[in-house]
Amino acid sequence: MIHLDHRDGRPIYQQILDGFREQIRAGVLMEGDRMPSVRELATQLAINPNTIQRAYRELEFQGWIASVAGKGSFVCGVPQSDAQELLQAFDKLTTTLLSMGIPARELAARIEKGGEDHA
Amino acid sequence: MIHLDHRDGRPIYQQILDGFREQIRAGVLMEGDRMPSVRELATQLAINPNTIQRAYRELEFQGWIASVAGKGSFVCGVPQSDAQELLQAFDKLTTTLLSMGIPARELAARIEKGGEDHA
DNA sequence: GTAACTGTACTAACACAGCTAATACACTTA
DNA sequence: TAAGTGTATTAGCTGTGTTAGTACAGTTAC
Repeated sequence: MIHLDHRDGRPIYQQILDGFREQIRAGVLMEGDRMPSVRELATQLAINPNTIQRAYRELEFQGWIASVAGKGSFVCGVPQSDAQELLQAFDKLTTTLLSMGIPARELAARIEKGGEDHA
Repeated sequence: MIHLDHRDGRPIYQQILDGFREQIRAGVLMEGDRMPSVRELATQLAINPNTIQRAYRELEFQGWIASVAGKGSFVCGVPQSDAQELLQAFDKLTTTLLSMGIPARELAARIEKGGEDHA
């Protein structure tokens, strides 16, 4: 379920975009699942259908979903480029933290701590 | 030296903000160092002084620099809140990557790889 | 074939943020 | 006094985000 926060600085279509990306990454939405229709989600979130469509168009362009006129929009999965970008962000963040003097052991320890559910 | 990229989606004042934060984190700018004056940097970057001032005001509010009328702006260092926020971002990113099935060992290995200069 | 649902496209209009421009004032230093 | 600092204010332009309204084409079930 997508949740909008008007205090969030990000535009609405971006929040929708990020929300679905997170759900697909987490496996809440899986390959083949049907996305809510543009009009249905617009009504539910009390916003304009055009804003939903903009998010969907972007999701399709990036390879997260596939839209078929008359049928609906369907989840494709996590595009290859996404994992690559996240790992790149991880490296950059790691480099910054190390340059600030935070020991590599502490970062490694945090990975174990956060990954208890996935160990 | 701050570098602006007009293809970057971030507004100019944000790029300046981030640029100085990175320089202070990396130790390029150290506590007590003098920041370039509002007008000087504006001329150098060919933008309006107000835009620089906006970035400086924010930097001062967040505790990165201290400004004194008539004298200039001076580096304070990395605020405590910053390291905390970066570690929080690290945890969130780590959780996402683990949820996508990337093994903790691979992330740990990347830390070592990126931290060779700081080991 | 018709109705009801899908996605898609387009135009117009409004609000707000980012940025510029111009000006002014107060403080510090030589 | 002059030249350099930071700071404040107002006005205006521009682009982006969003809404509103309308329209068209494809799919599905009756």
